[in-house]
Amino acid sequence: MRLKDEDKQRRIKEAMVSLILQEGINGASVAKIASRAQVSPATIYIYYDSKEAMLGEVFREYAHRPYRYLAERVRPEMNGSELIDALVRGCYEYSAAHEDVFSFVEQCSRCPSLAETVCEKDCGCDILDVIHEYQRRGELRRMSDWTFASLLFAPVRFLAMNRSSVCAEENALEELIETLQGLLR
Amino acid sequence: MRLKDEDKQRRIKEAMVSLILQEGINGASVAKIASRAQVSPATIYIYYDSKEAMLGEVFREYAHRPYRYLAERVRPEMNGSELIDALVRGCYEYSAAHEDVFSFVEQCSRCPSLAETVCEKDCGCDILDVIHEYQRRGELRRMSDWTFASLLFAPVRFLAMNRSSVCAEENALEELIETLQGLLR
Amino acid sequence: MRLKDEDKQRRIKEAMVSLILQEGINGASVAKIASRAQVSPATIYIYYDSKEAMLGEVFREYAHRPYRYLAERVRPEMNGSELIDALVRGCYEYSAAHEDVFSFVEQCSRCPSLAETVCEKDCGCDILDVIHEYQRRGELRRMSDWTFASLLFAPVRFLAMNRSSVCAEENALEELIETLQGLLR
Amino acid sequence: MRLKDEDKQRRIKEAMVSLILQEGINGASVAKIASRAQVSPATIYIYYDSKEAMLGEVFREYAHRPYRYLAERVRPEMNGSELIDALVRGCYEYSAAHEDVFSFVEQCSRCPSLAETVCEKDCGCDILDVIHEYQRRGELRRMSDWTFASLLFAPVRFLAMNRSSVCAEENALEELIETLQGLLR
DNA sequence: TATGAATGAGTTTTCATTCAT
DNA sequence: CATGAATGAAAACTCATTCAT
Repeated sequence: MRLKDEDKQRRIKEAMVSLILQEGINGASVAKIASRAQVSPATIYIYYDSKEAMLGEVFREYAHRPYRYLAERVRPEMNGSELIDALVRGCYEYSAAHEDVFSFVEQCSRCPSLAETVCEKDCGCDILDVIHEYQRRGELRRMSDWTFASLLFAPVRFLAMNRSSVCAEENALEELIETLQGLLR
Repeated sequence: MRLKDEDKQRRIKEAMVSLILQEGINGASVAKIASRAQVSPATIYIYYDSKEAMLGEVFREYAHRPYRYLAERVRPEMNGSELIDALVRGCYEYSAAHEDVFSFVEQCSRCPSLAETVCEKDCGCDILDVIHEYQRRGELRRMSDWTFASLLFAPVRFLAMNRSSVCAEENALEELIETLQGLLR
Repeated sequence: MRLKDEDKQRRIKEAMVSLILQEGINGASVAKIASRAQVSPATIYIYYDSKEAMLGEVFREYAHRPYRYLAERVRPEMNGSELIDALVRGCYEYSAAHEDVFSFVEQCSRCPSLAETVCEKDCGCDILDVIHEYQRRGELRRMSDWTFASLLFAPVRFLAMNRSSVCAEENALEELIETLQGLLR
Repeated sequence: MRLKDEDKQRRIKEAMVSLILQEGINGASVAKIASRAQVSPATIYIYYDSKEAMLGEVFREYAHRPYRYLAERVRPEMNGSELIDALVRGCYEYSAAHEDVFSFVEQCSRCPSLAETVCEKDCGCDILDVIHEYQRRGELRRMSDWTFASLLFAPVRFLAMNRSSVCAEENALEELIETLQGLLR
C-alpha cells in the first residue's frame, strides 16, 4: 500500500491557486491544475470529491492564512497605534508576498456559492480577540466587530487590488494607516 | 424595430448579470444566458464578438452604475458629514436594491483579466470631483484619491458582501458612517 | 436556422443499435455511436438529454418493432394453427432479418432500470387483440395474456438467441411450431 | 487462512451479482464491486485476470446454479406430470429466491461476447438427461433438446422477468404448468 | 436581423488496471 | 496475500462559437 502523498496534495493546492491568479477562477480547469501539479487528473479525485468540493475546501483552508500571517506580527507590547500599523501594513505586505493566495481568496469570497461557506469574522477571530483586548484597555475605540473589520481590512485590500494603479502614489498606504490611527482613543 | 433590438440587448445583459449572481461567474454559459434572455445563442454574437468581449463590455458599462446612483444622491447644499452619509448609505442601499449588478461588478473586479480593463478611479471620477471640491472648501480632509476611495467605498461594500451575517447587528452601517465622518473630516 | 435533420437522428439510432449488437450494451459509448453515425458527440445531446435517456427512448420505440412486424403478417383468413405458425415463424425471421434490433431489445429488456419502463404486454397489445378474437371464436385456447405471450414469444426467442448452436438441428423451429399448435389450440 | 481467502472471493462474486441486479451490467464497476465486497480493487486482480475474465468466469459458474437447483427437486418416483410441475415451478421459485443470480445470468446471457461462452444445453445437461429418460419411458413427448428446453425454461423465465406486472394474475404460473403438461404422452 | 442545429475542442469525472508497500 | 494510492485512457457531457436558412 502506498501512503497518501502529502506533497502531492500540497502541489495540487498550489497549482490551483497559482492558476487562478493567472487565468481567473474560470480558467482553472482540473486538467490544467493536474498538469501544473504534475499529477494525473484522476489523482485529484483521490483527494477531493469534485472540483467544486476542492475549491470549497481549499478556500476554507486558505481564507485563514492572511489572518494567521497577521496574528504572527502582533506583539503584546505594541500600543494601539503600532497595532493598526502592523495589521494594515501586514495585510498589504501579505498581498504582495502571496499574490496568488490573496487573489484566490478574493475571487472565492465574491463567488456566491463559495462565499456563504466562509465567514470573515470566523477567519479573523484571533485578530478580533486581540482587538477586543485593546478595546477593553481603552486603547481602541469600541465598535462592533463587523465595523472594525470593515475598516481595518477592506480599505487595504482595496489598495492591494489596485496596486498597479496605486503604485504611482505609493504613500497611499501610509496615508491610510495614518488615517486609521484616528480609530485610537 | 430599433426598440426591439435594444430590448434584446437589455435582456441579454440582465440575463447575464442575474445568472452570475445565482451561479457565479463560472456558471454563466452562453447557452444559459441566451435561454434566460429568450434569444438564440447565435443572437448574442450579433451584439458581441465573443463571450469574453461581452463580459468586458458589460462590466465596463455596469461598473459605473453604482457611482452614477451615488452621484444622483449628492446635493450641493450638503455639508461634509452629510456627504459621507449620503455616499456610504447610498452604496449600501444600492447593493441591496441591485444585488445582481453589485455581485456582478464585485466578481468581475476580482477576476484578473477583467479587472485590469476597468479602473475604479475612472468610474468614480464624478464623485471624486465632488470630493475634491469639498476638500478645497475644507469640509473634508485632504488625502489622495485612492486613500479616500478605499475608506469611503471598501468598508461599506465589505458590509454589503456580508449582509446576511451582519444583519443581526444592523447598526454596523450607522456605526461605520459615524466613524468615517470622524476620520474623513 | 437549420432544420433538425431527421436522417441524422435515424443514423444515431441505427449506430447505437448496431454497436450494441457487436459490443454489448457496455461497449456502446457515446463517442463510438457518434463516430459510427458520422456526427459529433455533441450532436447526440441535441436529440437526447443523456445517454441513459437515449437508451430508454430508443428502447421504448424499438420494443414495438418486432410486434409491428408480426402484426403485418397476420391475415384474417388464417385459422388458429396458421396464426401460431405466422407469429412464431415471424418472430424467428425477424430476429434473423433484424439481428441488431432483436439483440438490442433483448439486452435492454434484461437491464433492470430500462426494463421497468416498458411492458411487453403493451408492446404486443395489437397481437393480443387478435388472439382474443381467436379465443372468442374458439380457435385458440383461453388462457391469460401473460401465459399466452410467454408460450408464444419466449421459446422462439430462446431459439433465436441460440441460433448458432441450434442451427445444426434446423427443424427445432418446425418442431416448436407444431408443438405450440397442439398446446395452444 | 484458506477459509478467509475463499470468503473473500465469495464476497466479490456476491457483490458483483447484487450490484448488477441493482444497477445493471453497466453500473457494476470494479471499484463499486470492491467496496461492496469490502476488499481493495487490487485484491480482485488476485483472483481474476481482468474484469472481463471475472464476468465470464462467474457467469459460467452461476449459469449452472438454477439447473442445479432444479436437479435437486427432481425425484425418480415422479411421473411426467409431476416432473414438469417441479421444473417449471422450481424455475419460478428460484428466480424469486435468488433474484440477483437470476438477473445476473439473464443479463449476461444477452450480452453477445459473454453469451457465446456458455451454452444453455451444457448447463442443463443433467436435467436433459432426466428428460431423455422420461422420453425413453414414453412419459414425455419426443422432441429435440432445444425445443424442449425452449418450452420448459423460456416461458417461465418470461413470467419471472415480468413478475411485478404479472403478479396481479398470479395464476399465470399454474396455467403455464397446466398447459405444458400437455407435453406428456 | 435572427435563429436552432451543429460541432471541435474542451470540460469534469470515472474507468480498469498497476504500483509500492 | 492484501492494500489504498496512483494513473492513462476513456467515459459522459458542455462549451463557445459557427453554419445554413
